[in-house]
Amino acid sequence: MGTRADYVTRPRELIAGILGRERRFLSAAEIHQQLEQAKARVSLSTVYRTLDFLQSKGDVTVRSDPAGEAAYMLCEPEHHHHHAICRACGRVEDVDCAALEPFADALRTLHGFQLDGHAMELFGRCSTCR
Amino acid sequence: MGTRADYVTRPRELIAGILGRERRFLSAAEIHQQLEQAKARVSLSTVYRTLDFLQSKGDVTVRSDPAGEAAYMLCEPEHHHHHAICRACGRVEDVDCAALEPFADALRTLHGFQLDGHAMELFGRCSTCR
DNA sequence: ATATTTGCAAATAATTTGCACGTAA
DNA sequence: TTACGTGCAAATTATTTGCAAATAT
Repeated sequence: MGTRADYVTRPRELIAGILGRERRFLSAAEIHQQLEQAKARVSLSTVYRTLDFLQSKGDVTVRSDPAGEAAYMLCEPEHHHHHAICRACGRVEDVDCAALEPFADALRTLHGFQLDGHAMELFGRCSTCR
Repeated sequence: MGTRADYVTRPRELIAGILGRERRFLSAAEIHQQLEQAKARVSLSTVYRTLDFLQSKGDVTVRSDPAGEAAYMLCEPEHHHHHAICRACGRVEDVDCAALEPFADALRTLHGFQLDGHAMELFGRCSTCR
């Protein structure tokens, strides 16, 4: 009934391509630079708009890096999981979090806190950078 | 040897006071508004500078809220811990994370990922808002 | 007395928006 | 054809900075 959008355009393909190839968190500016290096003329605003678009589709996660910049990464949220981020290469791996149940129980018992959601980021070295 | 600063000033007392009373994440703007309501004339830049100062002393944690704004909270990092944030009142409670060891083992076994750090935020309802 | 902090106004840096033109459907 | 996407330049928003005046020590 409402509006159905979702055109497949050059900028969208290019940006999704970069994110898919890198598999790590990239800022809008970094993506824009990669586009320039590839001789693709895509404006920075389009990069932002495309990232918003991908995010609203659920294809992209955002987080703000230490410097306060937003960083984006491809990631389909089939089921709840977390990111293991390699300190050496930046690669991100998805990890599930079933092992956290006991933790939730302890929280309720010790603090009276009823857990209903969590966010976790894991840092370390991936198998290739070890 | 180097510079020894740390003057106790009105703005610093007021800002630490607000953070201590609220015990939840506040943006620089919110703190500034509270100061105005209390008829205290403290500039927004001083709020920012004071928050940086408290942060460098380790008395304050920062995180960026969903809208991308920075939010600050009192929190002495005696030992590693995490924040349980109440969805109803916003109060933050510190929680330790010893229960995560088994998780780290699983990570290494299943993914070959050598965990050396993590960040976690817990959401739910605190004992008073339950 | 003097080093540090503050206020103000101006400067930045990231992100967003309006609008005319281009393009996928 | 026409609804949707894009580029550009201008606007916003959060945060930072320079400098002279105020303040804690």
